[in-house]
Amino acid sequence: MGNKTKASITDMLRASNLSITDTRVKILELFMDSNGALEHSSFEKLAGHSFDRVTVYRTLQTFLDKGIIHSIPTTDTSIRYALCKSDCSEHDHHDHHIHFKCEECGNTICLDDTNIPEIHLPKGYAAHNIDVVVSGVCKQCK
Amino acid sequence: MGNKTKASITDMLRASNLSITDTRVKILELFMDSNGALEHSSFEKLAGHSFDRVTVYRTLQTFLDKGIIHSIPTTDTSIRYALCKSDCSEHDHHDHHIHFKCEECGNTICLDDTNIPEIHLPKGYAAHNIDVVVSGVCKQCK
DNA sequence: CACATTTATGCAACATTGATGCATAAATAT
DNA sequence: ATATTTATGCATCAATGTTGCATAAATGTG
Repeated sequence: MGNKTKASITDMLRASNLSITDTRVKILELFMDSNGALEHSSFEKLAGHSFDRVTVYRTLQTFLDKGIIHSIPTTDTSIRYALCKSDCSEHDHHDHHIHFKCEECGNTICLDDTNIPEIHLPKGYAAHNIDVVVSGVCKQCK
Repeated sequence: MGNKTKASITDMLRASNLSITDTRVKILELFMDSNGALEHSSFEKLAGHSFDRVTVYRTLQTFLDKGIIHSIPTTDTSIRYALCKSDCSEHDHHDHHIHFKCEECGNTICLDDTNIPEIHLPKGYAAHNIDVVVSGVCKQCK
């Protein structure tokens, strides 16, 4: 998981001015243990019923606000979330990578080293953010 | 909207082997009258309560299956739908355009003439579909 | 055109997902 | 160790999506 280890979880939280609570630590651990994006329902499955549904919603929202995680668009109901790279902060995201959703295993991962290509918009349109989601078959399922 | 006029709605349905019903005609009209993507709740607002919520769900699913509409991923809960171009069919989609979501007016539109650029995936990944959603400010809101 | 058959619709009921207010519990600051 | 701030859990509610089944509408056939 790059330079983010469990040992540094408390540092991450402190860096974002968030108090260290069991829920937050556990949710960050789940992110780090999974090698893909998680949707809301994953947390209840993975962590059992160790914390309340509402707490999960609020924790994810807090992490989003602080730039610790980012959301990934889907065509189904659920929103997926993944950890941001270490150089993201509250008002400064650099998640210029694409997302890959495997049609076999259902997993969604961040392809951190695949850059988003330049997109030539028609005259009059200003782009602030570009989301790219590629679906297909991943390395493992091939 | 292109070459799809209201007069051809029944032709579209017949071409997809769908029976002509009030609901289907009305929903297709709503798609043609709007110059953007519609989400589920739009239909109840636009059409009043002329048909049941369940019917809308099932109709949209049918249109998706038949390749009449396509879905557009979002990071909020709602899924948006837009008409496919005329050269799409049940097993053969050609929607290689990008989507633009305006942060001002909230509207999502298909930029039919903006091609999706080549994306260079890491070794071992096979792409079947690429979704690009650009958010920013549209021509009208600028 | 009338009738049989197929298909779509509407209703009821339910499941899932997400949001809010408030009292309590836990974490931080002093 | 205690006061203050913040997060959590519970109850409740709202919105969204699903399923089964009876009825209604559309199509196919004589």
